[in-house]
Amino acid sequence: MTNATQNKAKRGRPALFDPEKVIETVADLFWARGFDGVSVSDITSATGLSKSSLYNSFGDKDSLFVQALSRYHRDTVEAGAAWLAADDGTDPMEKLDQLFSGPANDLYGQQDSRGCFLCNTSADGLGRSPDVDTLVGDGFAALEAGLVTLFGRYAPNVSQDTLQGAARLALTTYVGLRIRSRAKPSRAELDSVRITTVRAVQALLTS
Amino acid sequence: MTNATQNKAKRGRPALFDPEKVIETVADLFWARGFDGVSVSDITSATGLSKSSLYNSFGDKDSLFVQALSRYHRDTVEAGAAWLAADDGTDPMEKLDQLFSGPANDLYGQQDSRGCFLCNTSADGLGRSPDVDTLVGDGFAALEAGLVTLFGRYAPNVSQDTLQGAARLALTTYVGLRIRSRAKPSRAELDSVRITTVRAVQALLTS
DNA sequence: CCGTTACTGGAACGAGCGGTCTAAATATGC
DNA sequence: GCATATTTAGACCGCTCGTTCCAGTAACGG
Repeated sequence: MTNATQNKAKRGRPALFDPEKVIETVADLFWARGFDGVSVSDITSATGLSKSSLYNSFGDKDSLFVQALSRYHRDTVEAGAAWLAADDGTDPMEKLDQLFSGPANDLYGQQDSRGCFLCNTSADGLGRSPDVDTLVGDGFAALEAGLVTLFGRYAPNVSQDTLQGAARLALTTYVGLRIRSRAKPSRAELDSVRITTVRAVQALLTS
Repeated sequence: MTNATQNKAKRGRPALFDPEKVIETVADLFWARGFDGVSVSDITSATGLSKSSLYNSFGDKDSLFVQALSRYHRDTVEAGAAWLAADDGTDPMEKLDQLFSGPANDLYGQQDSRGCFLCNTSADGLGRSPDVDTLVGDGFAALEAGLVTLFGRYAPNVSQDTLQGAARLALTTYVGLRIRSRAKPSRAELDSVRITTVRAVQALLTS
């Protein structure tokens, strides 16, 4: 925060750690277990830093969480929104299908039970810091915009209101699917929601 | 748990409290703030019981949570599922619309920020006790069944698979809406999702 | 009225929490 | 090589947590 990012010649002892790596590790922890599920001791264990170094360079636990979520926002959410909006030749509904394959892939593929950091934070991380609330709001706004662009390509002659409605439905359903996934539902159930959502969006955009 | 529920003549000093009232109060706390957001001291303050009485009659915090969620399951979830399934003359899509009005009403009407206890627990209460996981699973199953019945009345000639798919979509979207509501979205956004969901379900059932 | 039984209040416990602080270690600029 | 600036390790703080325990008290059956 203070001088960890600036590359000017420092007079004192240089830090032994890579701030980027630290935040990455911290983000993984918060992502997987949430704010309350991670103690400062967990963080020092995972990063190898001592408490004093941690507090010196990154501030308190709240600040650490904000930095972790910021990283996720930059590297994952905005990238995801850009991927949705990008006109790369993929069929829009195919792309939507891929988005909704995420939860099932995480659960039955790579065994990644972290879910979506943004959804997780929306579920149990709001109201603690204004920065977090803002990041969550911005994240969903970015994804909604990405979906609107995606849907606009699928249905160019449809009103902006309809596009936005479909985008909000898809996004809300996606959040629901991520949360429901915590109960480890059957693959059939996840697939069912994925397929039905795509069908529903198609129907909404071709009315 | 032990003797709090049986009405047989007890030999010793009778309890000064009403177990039903206690669980109701406890459920309100957990409902509003989640398992980790409520301390045992919060519970003793809200109920007036001392710690010893609490542990004596209701067991530990986990057990207390299970009892609270059981109460909710019995009094709210199953009642809601029955309401969905009941053929009381209301138009099925109107009923679906009413279901999806809940979040907006809570947020902009009665200022009830507790949300849905079942959704909340699904978001941040799973994996702690098998009983809780079971209750959550049963709750969603009951709601899904209620929606299937509701949709079956709207579209009698549609396959069971289609009904179930629509029910799962609606349920998943409902969960998502409840979670998204924690970020206090605009009424317009909530209304948008509500209207679009009803439209999407209608489209799915009349294909 | 007495013995039994159960409930009650509150002190106490150990563990873990987030956060602070001091003293030692270490690399720099001059 | 010396003064300076910064990081480091880990002891330490006060607090809150869930839980246990015990002495005191109150109401029943006989």
